[in-house]
Amino acid sequence: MAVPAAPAAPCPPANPESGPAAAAGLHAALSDWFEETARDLPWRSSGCSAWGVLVSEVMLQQTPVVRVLPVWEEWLRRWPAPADLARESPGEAVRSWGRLGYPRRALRLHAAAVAVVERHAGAVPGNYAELIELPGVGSYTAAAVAAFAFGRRETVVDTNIRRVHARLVTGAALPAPALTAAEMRLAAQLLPEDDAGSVRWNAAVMELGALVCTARAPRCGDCPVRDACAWREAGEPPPTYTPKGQAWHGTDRQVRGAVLAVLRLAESPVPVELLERAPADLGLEPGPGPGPEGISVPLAALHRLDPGPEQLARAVSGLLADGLVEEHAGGLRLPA
DNA sequence: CAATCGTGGGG
DNA sequence: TCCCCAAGATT
Repeated sequence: MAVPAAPAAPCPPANPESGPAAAAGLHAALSDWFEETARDLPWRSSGCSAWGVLVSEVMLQQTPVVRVLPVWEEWLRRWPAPADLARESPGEAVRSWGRLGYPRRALRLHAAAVAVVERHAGAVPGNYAELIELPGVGSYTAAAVAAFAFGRRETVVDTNIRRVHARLVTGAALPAPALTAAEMRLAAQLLPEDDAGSVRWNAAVMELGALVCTARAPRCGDCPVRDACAWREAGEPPPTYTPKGQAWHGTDRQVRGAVLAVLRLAESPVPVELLERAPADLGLEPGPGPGPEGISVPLAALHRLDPGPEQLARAVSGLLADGLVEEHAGGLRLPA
């Protein structure tokens, strides 16, 4: 299907399959599908706090649901409210972030908790304008929290929604590499008028993208709106571009990750010498040595990477600059 | 605006 | 095995 023309637009061809009526059909179809198919995720439960929703949204940035679940449970058990996390050191947030990846998110979530305490008396704000002022909260997360935690009518656009719209409405296999203004307009046009309906629609389209209209092998046979799908109607044309993959092996990122893995487990500052090729005579391998115990495994992993001194220095200085690591007592540790 | 920033599971 | 990519944000 296509979309109702914007009033001022230079007169796109009128499409009988488009318009509010068609949109209403999609709303109903996806709403039904969502009700019977949606996953039972803890941050969707009615009892979940806005804080719980915020934490989930940040953790879910570029990280799959299954990996987030256990960490989210642990965070909410330990820190049921923003003030609880705000009392902790930033390093504790980074440590308990575990291996979710992109650990700066942990730092920002901690900073967001502090900001919520300072600026909002400890209560997560409910409107987009205030949410987006929080560290680590961008346009997607602000809209998602306002919608899912506060029932507001927001134009939520994440990678799932972008892909569903690209196929269902635009007829393309994949959305453009970067979010465009046209996509935002489209998403706004498709949004149901009422608050409750809009929230359900946002969640349903997202869920459809996650479970059915997936990037790799879409399960079109299970799709509740396949008969309205422009991509299917067009014969499922292939993507017009190939996404460029991110390099990993041998990169600074890999070294940063390995260094941070060591520091997460360390109970005392780790001398930089230990991060460099550790001679066995430093006493780390077999027994307890002069250094902190319990970090031998991630340390071995780091050594296996064998970053050059310059790369290690680059990685460490990056971590220092980001505030993920600090110097203390002649070594490195997570920020206290 | 393009580059940067982790991690692990599935195709 | 290798490659793709998952509820993005920031500079």
